[in-house]
Amino acid sequence: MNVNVKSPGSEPTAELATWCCAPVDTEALRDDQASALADVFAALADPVRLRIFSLIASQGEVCSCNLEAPLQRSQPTISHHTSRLAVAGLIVGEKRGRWTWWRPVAGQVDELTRVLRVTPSTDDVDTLA
Amino acid sequence: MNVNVKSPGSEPTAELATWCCAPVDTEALRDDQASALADVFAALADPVRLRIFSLIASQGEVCSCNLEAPLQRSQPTISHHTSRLAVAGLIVGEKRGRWTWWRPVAGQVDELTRVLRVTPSTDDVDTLA
DNA sequence: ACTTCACATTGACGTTCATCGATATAAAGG
DNA sequence: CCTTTATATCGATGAACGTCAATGTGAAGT
Repeated sequence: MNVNVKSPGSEPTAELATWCCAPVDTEALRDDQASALADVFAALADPVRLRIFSLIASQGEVCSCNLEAPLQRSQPTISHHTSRLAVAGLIVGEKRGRWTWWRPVAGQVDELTRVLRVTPSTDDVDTLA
Repeated sequence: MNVNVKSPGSEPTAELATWCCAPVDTEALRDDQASALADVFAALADPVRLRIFSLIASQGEVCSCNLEAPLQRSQPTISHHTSRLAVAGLIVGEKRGRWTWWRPVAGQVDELTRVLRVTPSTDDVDTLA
């Protein structure tokens, strides 16, 4: 039994996919939906967190110890950022021995892209600059 | 000639789509790419802005004057938020008479969803909780 | 048990941000 | 012109955030 160890950092605040909202171009967001979505976008609204997420997503699984060097941030700062990504439900951590391994949560990102969909309007010519 | 009036608010800072980066699960982001992307996500990381964007996207075109009531924010606050969305390249404004009409920029959102792509890993069972 | 190592938590500091009142700008209508 | 209307800008304020040094915690190794 490899796992089911409690995630380090904090637990995700909500399962966005299970209740949240039509695509933005279909129906206007309610306030509570917008707040929940904004929390997830806020987790991606930092260059360091974006790079952490991208490192985790591109490698499938990354140890916290391998994040300090490429990002040039202190250990507490890295820990803070991984925690925020975990709370947003974008990554999950698993503690194995002394190390914490992080993996992306594909479903949460899918939900974001689904909600973000915007159908191009028919007259998008001459809109440039 | 309906238009080509200069956008109100400020101009978008960059054409993300023309230069930015592979999907996050393909290749790790460089620092400059992460910063540019984080700026766009930051524009969506606020409930009021998300609702504004969703109203604009769902109706195709919205006047600033029709945003204050549903969002229950002051006129300067609405102006501030539409400006931030415009700088992020998510909406464009067109001034017609005394009114400013806002429309979504589909390409910018497409770019976000493209970059955000995360291929589900093969072993995502038992990951829940 | 003691030490070491990986990571989380705390506390502090400077910066950015959301918000609004007041004011400026600019277009219509008289 | 003068007033009205829609929106942008300015200035201020309180809250949230990114960062790191210091410290806490808990698992290995000896």
